Amino acid sequence: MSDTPDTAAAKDWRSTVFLPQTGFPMKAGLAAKEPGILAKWAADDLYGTLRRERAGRERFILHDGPPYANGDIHMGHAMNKVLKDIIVRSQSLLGKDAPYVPGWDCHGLPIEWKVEEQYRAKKLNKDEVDPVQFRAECRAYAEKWVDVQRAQFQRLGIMGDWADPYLTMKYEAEAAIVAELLKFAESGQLYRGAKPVMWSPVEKTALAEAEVEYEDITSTQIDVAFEITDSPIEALRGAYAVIWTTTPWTIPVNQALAYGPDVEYVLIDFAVQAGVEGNDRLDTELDTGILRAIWDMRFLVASSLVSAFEARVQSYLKGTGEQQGSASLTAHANVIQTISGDLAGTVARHPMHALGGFFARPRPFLPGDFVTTDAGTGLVHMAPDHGEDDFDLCKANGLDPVFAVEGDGKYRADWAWLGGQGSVINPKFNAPDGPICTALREAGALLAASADYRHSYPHSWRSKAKLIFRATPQWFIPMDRPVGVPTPLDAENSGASTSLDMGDGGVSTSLDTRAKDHNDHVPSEVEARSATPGSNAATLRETALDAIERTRWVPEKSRNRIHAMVAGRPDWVISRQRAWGVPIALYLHRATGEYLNDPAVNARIVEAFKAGGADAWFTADHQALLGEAYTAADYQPVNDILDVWFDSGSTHAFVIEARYGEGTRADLYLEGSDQHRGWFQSSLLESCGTRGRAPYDAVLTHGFALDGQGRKMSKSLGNVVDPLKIINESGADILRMWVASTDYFDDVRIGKEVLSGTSDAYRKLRNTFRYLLGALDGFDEAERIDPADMPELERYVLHLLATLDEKLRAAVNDFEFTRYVTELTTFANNDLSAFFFDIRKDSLYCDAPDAPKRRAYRTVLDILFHALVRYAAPILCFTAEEVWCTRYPDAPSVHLLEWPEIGAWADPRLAESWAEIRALRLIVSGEIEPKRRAKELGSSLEAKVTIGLADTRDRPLANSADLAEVFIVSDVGISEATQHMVAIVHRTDFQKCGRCWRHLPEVTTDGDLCDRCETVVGQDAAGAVAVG
RNA sequence: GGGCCGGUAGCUCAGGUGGUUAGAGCGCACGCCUGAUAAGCGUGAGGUCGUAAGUUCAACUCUUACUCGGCCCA
Repeated sequence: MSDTPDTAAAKDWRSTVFLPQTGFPMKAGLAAKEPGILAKWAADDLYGTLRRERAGRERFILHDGPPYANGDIHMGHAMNKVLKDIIVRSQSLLGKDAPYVPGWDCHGLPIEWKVEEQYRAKKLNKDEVDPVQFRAECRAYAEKWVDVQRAQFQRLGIMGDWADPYLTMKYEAEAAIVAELLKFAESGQLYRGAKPVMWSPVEKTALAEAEVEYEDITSTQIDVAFEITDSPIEALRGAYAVIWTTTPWTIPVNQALAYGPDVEYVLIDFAVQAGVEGNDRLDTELDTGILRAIWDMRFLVASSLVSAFEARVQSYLKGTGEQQGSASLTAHANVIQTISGDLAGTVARHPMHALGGFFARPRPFLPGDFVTTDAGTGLVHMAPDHGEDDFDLCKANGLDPVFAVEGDGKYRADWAWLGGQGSVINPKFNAPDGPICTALREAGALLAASADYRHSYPHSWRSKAKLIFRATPQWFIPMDRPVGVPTPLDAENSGASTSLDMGDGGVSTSLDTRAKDHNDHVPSEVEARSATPGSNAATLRETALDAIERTRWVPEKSRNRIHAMVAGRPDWVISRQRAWGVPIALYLHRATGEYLNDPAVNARIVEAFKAGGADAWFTADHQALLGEAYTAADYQPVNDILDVWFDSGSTHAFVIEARYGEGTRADLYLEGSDQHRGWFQSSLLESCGTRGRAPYDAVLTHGFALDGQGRKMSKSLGNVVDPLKIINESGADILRMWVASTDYFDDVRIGKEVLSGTSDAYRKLRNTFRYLLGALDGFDEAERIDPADMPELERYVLHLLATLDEKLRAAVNDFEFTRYVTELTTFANNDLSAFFFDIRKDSLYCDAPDAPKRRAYRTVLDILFHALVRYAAPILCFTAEEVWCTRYPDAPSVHLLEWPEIGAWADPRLAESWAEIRALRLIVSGEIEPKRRAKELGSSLEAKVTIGLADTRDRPLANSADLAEVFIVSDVGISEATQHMVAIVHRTDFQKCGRCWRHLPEVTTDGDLCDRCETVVGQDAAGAVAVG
């Protein structure tokens, strides 16, 4: 042949070597490739197919917590959804029926606010718009963002029922939510009370805790004197109690003074000195200024706060003096006496008592545990309308809120002082020269005032406007009221109140089906009590705490967290004075103020909601809903709407129970750690209040995504990592791998360096698949060999695979994908790439296709391929599909497959002996290195190794394998009687086979063929290169 | 300010009940190979285990304080 080289050394045997062949590219190009894979899944209805194929299997329900339908997704969303998807896919891989129904939270203030913004832009007043019209616009707004986020989530590879997600604003959802509310009403777990809540005068609504953020502001701080009119302690009579506040606007609503039972108080007076200007000036001041307020007066303050108080007075006096051209007025506090004894029974009067009425009432001294001497005067003015401590203390002493400040932040028109004025959050209104301070000064009660107090203050997260505490009528779910959740036992007695017939797939309070799906459930002591109305019935708090104990928390520490929160939380405020939400559909009797509790009426309300959504309440024919038994004119429909946390807290009812049957609980809820106070809790309380137990069996919490330095992402820091950008640059699989490889039970970091590390790890794994695909090129079933007939090395690798398989199963059960990915990549890198593949390269390339060793190797490669592609699928959902389709272009999706079947391959004795061989291999490669540096060797195949055994017991080890093959050297000799096991490396004297490059004794001339290659090439008559 | 959680090599993570020179993968440096080739293999250098005290014969592991960061609350 013309192309046959003349000399042996130049002969090219390359074409007779069986090199890996595959079209699977090394470079992934995920960003471009993934959308195509998504399109194929959609076209094949992968999710629907999977549901049909898994129907009837053990079910695993991961119930999706609804993100808010507003704005593009951020890293927190991405991380959360990816984690969910990995879990759903891994459970599905285990063969379970693992449906995933994504959902959205659609009601609530942020959306309402956005729509209002559009109105404001058009100079429209929202209050003049028809509520139904307004709600329709909110609905459209939410729909738009549901569509946007749906596309973004899908792009992440999240598999689920995207065609039929749940939305809290769907009619069926709104009906179910109101039905849940009415269950609380019917079981007496609802009350209307007044309570100071966070109120936004700008948005004119109460806000949930989650809607509040804290910012530093500067407020006016004032010291105000309250004249003591009576006291069991004689010295106090005629003295002035001093209170300090940073909210001057609450003074017009003052009703009492609080003192600390353990605080020591003193009476002081001031020695006033005038400077150069002399006494005539002082006399002038006496009429109108601060001097009149302190001249010859005695003041009551906490002893430890005297000097701080004095400093404020001094400073104020100086400022006032300067204004009036008298710069050197000074006042020094003198302690007259320490007050011993309880201040109880002491009564003061309001500085504005001359206004009469409310202001003329006595202001009692009340003992408050919350009074500290950290700041102020040790005496706290109490406005039950505007503070939680104030409210509680006053309520306990028979002082009720007076509702003087209205929703817009103005005092009500009939208020004797400042009526119709405000707004109370306006700094000018509170300023030292504002109307409040001016009036107090004129009344001789203002001892100090300065607009310089920096502190953290609550603001609305939407409008960024300041909030106030304001007592308003609100609806509550009580935490500590003993209530019986209706059960089959007492259904006969109160049957009417327990049946809310929702029709097919609807929700019912009838609980007798619960045991069907969870017949392993043994009621706890608290559950039993919660099911038994009466004096020993459990409260919602008790039921919830009990449910927490019976739930699996992952990680375990999150049990503490939610337990502490539920144990300490106040009653649940469920009302909002807004428009976009599910109305609290109750009728208040105009005469009694009681809400109507008639199951028949409630059933009609639910029906109306099912037909027309929550809008039905705003357009309702109330007489028709009330029926013949009642007269509409006697009842006032409640116009408040429900807290959105109640909406999302009810999803278990309208998603899980509606789709999988009553009594079904979720196997898993999975959200960020902030949801201990959010969804985990609202769902728990809702379910415990209506069903007496948690809606979930297990809850997994993950941390937050922080930047590369571990700091919170924020626009101002400019360290926000955008998941959509990562997808478009690196691909969703990189993002998914990042999620899986972090310790997501804690906060995680993401940044340039982290992602580059993830990409490296990805590439390494991808190349393992590429090698498998290439090495398995043309693999035929006839080639398969029984493991029993395989060489030790192959059986050892199968053992390793079996071990890996167990570890991965355990990791899936513990939801620990960090471990999962680590095990998987370490196996691929250490055991396969650097060990097994490297050793068997020779056999794969150079053995005859029918050689038993090569067949055994390829059989194991095939087994590895099928296992690894499945293991990778939950994490690298796109790449696994690409790998799978490369080998089986016409096969259905890899995601329809189940967990690989692992044979009884575990062989600890074999593993032990191979662990020793690998240890020896490590020693050998260590010894080769210096020879390389010395240029004695290049390839390890040029090495000849002599092993010195320290112990004859190692002899079987040395004989059990072809060590030259395992070490990838030319020859291994054994010598005895050394102190330690050693390896001595020299350059081999053998010549190099021109085809397999091994140095072997039978090769006489460098470049000739060894016996094995001679045979193989001869067999392969079709080979391109003829033997010379 | 309060409650809870976390701080181990450049990065991501391991390190039962305290006990010899703190591990892995990746990255990095250097080298080998050139028939997995923008790949593969080997060797190596990197850590005062957030800081400081304390308990102990002995602490990354226990206690306290502090610090940094996070979530929640005020």
